[in-house]
Amino acid sequence: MYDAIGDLMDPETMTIRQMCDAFDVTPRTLRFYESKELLFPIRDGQKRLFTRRDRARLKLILRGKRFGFSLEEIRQLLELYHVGDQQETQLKRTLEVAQLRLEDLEQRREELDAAIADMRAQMGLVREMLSDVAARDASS
Amino acid sequence: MYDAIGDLMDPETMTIRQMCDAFDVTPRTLRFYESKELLFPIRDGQKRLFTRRDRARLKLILRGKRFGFSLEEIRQLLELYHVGDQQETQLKRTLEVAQLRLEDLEQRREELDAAIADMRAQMGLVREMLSDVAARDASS
DNA sequence: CGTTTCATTTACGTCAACGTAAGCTTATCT
DNA sequence: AGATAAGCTTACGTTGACGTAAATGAAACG
Repeated sequence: MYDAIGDLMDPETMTIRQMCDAFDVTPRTLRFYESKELLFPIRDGQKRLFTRRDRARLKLILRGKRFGFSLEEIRQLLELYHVGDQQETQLKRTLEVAQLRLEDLEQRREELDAAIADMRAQMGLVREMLSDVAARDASS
Repeated sequence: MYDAIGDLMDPETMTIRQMCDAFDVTPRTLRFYESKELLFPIRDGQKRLFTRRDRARLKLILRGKRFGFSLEEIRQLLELYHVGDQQETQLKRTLEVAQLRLEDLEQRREELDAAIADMRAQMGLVREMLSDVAARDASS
């Protein structure tokens, strides 16, 4: 029996292949992330079933990778997103770590802005050279 | 003879050790970057002398690394900053590549903003939990 | 002049992040 | 039932980005 909503749209769980298609990664990568405790798929016999939580985490993992974080850094960062009913001291600690992470991200944004500005300036120079070349060609 | 300006402030060239101190990298790293054609120090006999150009490039290299670019990607990016007196078609090509790079950077900026927003939201949740815990403790 | 100091080359080692191949179950198709 | 597909485990291989050690040379110091 075919169930478009349950099977395709937003299934409770997804097989490893569905995950690979959805996130453009290989099975090896997902198993590797599980072995590193970044993902925690449940099991149906032998087979892995990835939950919404796994998908949310994978999204953050891939985002973190694009920013050049190591998997270990990402793992620690993911812990900040997994706050159960913890002790007050633990929650405060989490908040402190999150604050540091946030400052790190904001620092990166500044650098990124600088990089963008530099790139724009450089492109301006190249455009100047281009118009110079055009002027030279026109007068020859 | 000691010359503070020539030796320390902004010397024409710097030794490998001066570079290491200035940029917090190891000699191995600088030699490695040279072998990968990211830097082109001149030679005084055997010894490498790093020019202003090398320093500018190293700055860009380290920045690129913080954004998770591979050295090969960085090398290609650096080529955009080395525009000699080239042909018009070559300059246009450079500009096109730079444009793509720029769009990539701007895309990353958006993702980074999203990450920062997510982190802030998450911290808000943790703060809520903290105040809940405080309220519970106060009423017990 | 001997000895640290700084630098060089050559080469093997390492660690993260997967790739890839072999061999084995389990489910599905015909 | 036999074959095909999807998934699993185990384990060795690979690539990028350096680390680290050994042997050598030139320069500066006391």
